[in-house]
Amino acid sequence: MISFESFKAIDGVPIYQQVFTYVKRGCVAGTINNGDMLPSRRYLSALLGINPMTVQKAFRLLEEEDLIVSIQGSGSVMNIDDRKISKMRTELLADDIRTITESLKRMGITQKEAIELISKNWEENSNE
Amino acid sequence: MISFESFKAIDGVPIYQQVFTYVKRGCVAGTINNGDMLPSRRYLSALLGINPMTVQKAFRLLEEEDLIVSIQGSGSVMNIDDRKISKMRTELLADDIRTITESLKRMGITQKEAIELISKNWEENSNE
DNA sequence: TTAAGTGTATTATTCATATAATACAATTGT
DNA sequence: ACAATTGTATTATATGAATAATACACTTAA
Repeated sequence: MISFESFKAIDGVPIYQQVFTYVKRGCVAGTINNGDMLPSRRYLSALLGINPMTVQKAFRLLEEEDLIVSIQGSGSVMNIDDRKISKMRTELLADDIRTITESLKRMGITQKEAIELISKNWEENSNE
Repeated sequence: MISFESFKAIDGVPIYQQVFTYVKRGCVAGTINNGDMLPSRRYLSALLGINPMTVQKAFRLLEEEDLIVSIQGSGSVMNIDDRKISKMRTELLADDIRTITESLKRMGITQKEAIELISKNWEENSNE
């Protein structure tokens, strides 16, 4: 059963999108694998303290990208392979990297300083 | 007059917030200085293709943080000093760095790979 | 003085997000 | 068979973001 223990919602971004990308990041990280069961809509909504239909919306997006398969009365399972994972990894990374570099550049941060800041932060938060 | 030439809106984030941080990033970068005039609400809204009241909301936030001063009938000017800039820099950087490291870590990216990706992207987009 | 441009304010409307309350269909486990 | 669980669907409501249309007060420049 896929765990949502480390899910932390940030406001300003739709929750259904955050659930959506949470699952995709898990696939890329390898903590979510093909065939893994997803929690039920109702269970997950209670766990996250959100509405069942908000979870449903996130799952529907996963369904539309053919990343999960849902069976009425039974549940939903991951439906991924190496090709899909590779695609997700590329897309997610490109998004993240582009966002951060644009942001730091606009503030006049140098490449050297950016790398120093990230390295420092990486080590500081390594034991969480 | 402060330029909004390089302003690029991304969806999913409120535009007034993006205008708000655009100005703050400019202050940190040094492309926006104390005493600089801001474009009028109406002019900027036309330039960005958004509603005047959306710009007004962004400017009101800047006003509330005492970063600009607005005079009815005249316009708005930047009202910053070294202390405020330093504070903005610290806050904006902390936000960006924390966001990116959390995201990359969750995907199982190593520190080494993260730095490589950022370095590569930094150079690729250096002439835009 | 006067017209244009500026900041400010109010009200109404549209849209997406999210909640809420149900209901129904299919599967599972006893 | 039956109760519980699951996915799915519908309708209504609330909220914030953004638009839209005005209106008013003040400053600036001709």
